[in-house]
Amino acid sequence: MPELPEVETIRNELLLWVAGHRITQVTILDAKLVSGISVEDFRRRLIRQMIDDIGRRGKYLIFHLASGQSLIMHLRMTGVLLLNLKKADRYARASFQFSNGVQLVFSDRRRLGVIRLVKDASDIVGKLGPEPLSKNFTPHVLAQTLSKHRIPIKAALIDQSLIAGIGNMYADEALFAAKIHPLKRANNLLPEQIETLYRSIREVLGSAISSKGASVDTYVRPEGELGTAHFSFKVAHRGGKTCSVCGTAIQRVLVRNRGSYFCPNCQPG
DNA sequence: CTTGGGACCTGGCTGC
DNA sequence: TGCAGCCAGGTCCCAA
Repeated sequence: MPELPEVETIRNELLLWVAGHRITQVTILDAKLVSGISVEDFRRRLIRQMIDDIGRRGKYLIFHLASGQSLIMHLRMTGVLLLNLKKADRYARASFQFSNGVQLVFSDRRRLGVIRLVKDASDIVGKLGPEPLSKNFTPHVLAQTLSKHRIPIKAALIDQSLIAGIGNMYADEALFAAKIHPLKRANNLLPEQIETLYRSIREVLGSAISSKGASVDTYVRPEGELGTAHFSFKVAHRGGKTCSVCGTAIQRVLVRNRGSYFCPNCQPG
């Protein structure tokens, strides 16, 4: 599933292909992809627009257009952005052609992804919490945030309004690295646990970006290559396996209806 | 207000 | 082997 490291990787790699080029063709194969606007309006507003830059906020990918508008994509569970496909993609929902000949396909097996074209990106991303890798995100900010919520710490980590970009798998990885049980109440963490969790979040996300994301499920990079972050996972997607630190069987528990994997020995509850 | 649970969506897996 | 039904988890929406 694309979380912050995967979206950041996509951003970095797409930039080289589309920044500074114009959109010349837009094909929407699934009208549901562009919610709140007709396919015709969407196409008309987008064609001939120049891509100035690509940004990322949380799990949102933001194409900054020279007109000042923003084309915002969210890949949700199974969305992928693919460059210059040689053959038709069974799950293609939209296709963009650029003035330099590049073609970009939005492919999405489960059709949960969305694209929005807005004048002000903050309409969409304004309610997100801080970027966990930014300077704004400090141990103090994390402590302040967690102190206000009695929800399970796992639920707090994946709440995008509290911290942006962390999803199910990196939340599990950060909690394992910090040796914190996923069901521990957010406001009950000790100061040293918050400090450790802060470092764990930054380390887990940073190293996953270095590995170009985790190719579990459908995630591939725009040119079709895989990421390798999942090879270092300690608990995420490791149900039925044993903890690499202590040998205890990895356990699964439901937190907010999300499967959460943890080591009951390293992360005592 | 906070918190928790279901809907959306579909391919892949499980178990009968 | 066939197939019904469950599961995955991103965000939004609604109810307690």
